[in-house]
Amino acid sequence: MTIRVYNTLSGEKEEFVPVQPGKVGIYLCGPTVYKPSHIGHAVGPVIFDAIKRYLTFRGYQVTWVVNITDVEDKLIAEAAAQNLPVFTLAERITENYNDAMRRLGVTGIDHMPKASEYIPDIIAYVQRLIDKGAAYPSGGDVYFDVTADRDYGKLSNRSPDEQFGQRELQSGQKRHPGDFALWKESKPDEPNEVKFASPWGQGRPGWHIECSVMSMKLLGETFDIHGGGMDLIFPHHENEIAQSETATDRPFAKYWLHNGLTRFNTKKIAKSDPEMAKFMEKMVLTRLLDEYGGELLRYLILSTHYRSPIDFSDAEMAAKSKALSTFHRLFERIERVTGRSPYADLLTLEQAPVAGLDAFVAEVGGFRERFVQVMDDDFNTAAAIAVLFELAARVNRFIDENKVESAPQDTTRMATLGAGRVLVELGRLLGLFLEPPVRRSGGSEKLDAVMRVLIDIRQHCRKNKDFATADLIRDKLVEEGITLVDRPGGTEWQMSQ
RNA sequence: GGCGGCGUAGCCAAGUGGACUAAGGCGCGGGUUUGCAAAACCCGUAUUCAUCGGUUCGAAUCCGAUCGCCGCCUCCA
Repeated sequence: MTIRVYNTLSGEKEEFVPVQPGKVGIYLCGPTVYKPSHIGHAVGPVIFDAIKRYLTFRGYQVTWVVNITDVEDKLIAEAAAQNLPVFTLAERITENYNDAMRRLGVTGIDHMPKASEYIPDIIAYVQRLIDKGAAYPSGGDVYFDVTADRDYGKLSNRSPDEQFGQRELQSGQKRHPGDFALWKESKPDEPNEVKFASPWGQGRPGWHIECSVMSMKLLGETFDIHGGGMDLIFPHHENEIAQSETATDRPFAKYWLHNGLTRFNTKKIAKSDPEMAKFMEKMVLTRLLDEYGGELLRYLILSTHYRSPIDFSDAEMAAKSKALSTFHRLFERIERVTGRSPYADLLTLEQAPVAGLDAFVAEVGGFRERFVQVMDDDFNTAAAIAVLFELAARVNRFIDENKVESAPQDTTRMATLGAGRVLVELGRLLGLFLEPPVRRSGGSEKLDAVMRVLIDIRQHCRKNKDFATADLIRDKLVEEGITLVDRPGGTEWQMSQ
């Protein structure tokens, strides 16, 4: 079985063959840290975190890099507006981003290089392009000459002459309208901290160059997967390819994976869009994490194929929340009937003492195979999640059919736990089910005690067939946001959502 | 204008030439269970994949045209 991925470069699904057998290098374009991250910034990291988890499961040794662009026009402008040193603002926003990543369960990032820490490498790289005749200093800037790259435009299907031929030369500094800055001369009003000495005078890197330099440094001149949002295909990724392949005379990234953009009211979420600006506050990632939690946002992102856009709305989140809780309820149920948590227990279904249940064990194995099959096909997390739902329903049915709740036998109990464990393990390949959801119980001992009293009284009523009073207690508690659930073993309560 | 993507049930969303008489979720209807609920389970919910035409033994899947939506071509995950 081989893994297939859709490659933007070829426009087709291709068999995934890493540059070095057994190893995979992934570079994902991270944020420019000038404003708090919004929901769209979560998409790439979540998807690639799942991809890394999955590739690791498939036996690859994966190195994943996400860059932080911390020297850039907008950041400088924003720092000035806030009257802050550039790197103070950059650090704050980076911390905001990292905090969001943690809460989303994005734990697989191996390196987060910052542009500001690679200035000498960037300068050397620019010099290398000048030496090759593919770049030229002009004023205090240095530009890449797009005509030096024969196949410029191969990623986004545009040729310099067709695309830029008509356009006015905006800057008299450029020879060709499509040329782009590798190095930008410092402007007088910019703070000293972003003025770097170079052979071309004081300046700072252009936008695309840092990704070429840092990816090469950390992953090699040719690496496996380069990712980012679809809006980066042109010009950013196109220019990365141009400068990298011109510098090294070798292929840059082998596979280009681009995720769909997150939308709100069918429009792309973008910080610079004035129309979207009024919703921006709502789209701030940390705020959404407070409201919905990391697992649910992650679930939202993975419940769609990564190349499709996601329309964000509260109504959709409510539906997703209901769906996701199916799993949580099953895990609780498993813990209730087996006394062991599928989150923590390491018992595998194969190891479980489940004599006589071979058919069930085989069926669960079938779900696992289907999961792998759909993930192998361009990381189809949406289809993989569908398999998880089917498995969950199967486990619930197993519990029902075998009366595991009321008349448990050792074998059926162990099979329930083992199957639940399979579900947890598959979910974790997507980064779901990492830990139990926070139980919404009151937490205070006093409340626990009062609830026990109420439940006892209600139990008494029920025994005496005084259902009117029993229901009254239950209804009144609902008004207070507390739900009672009667089970064979007794009544449980929890704070409702 | 150029490049790219999309249009599948009330909604979200897989599937991109034959096992599709189209996954999965939300919602809705019916049933089992329950004192009643909740949860769980079972059944039903698109003869049809924007529209029209073509290729093929066979198309949601390929080709062409039309309509609609979105993204990129300036910064953007």
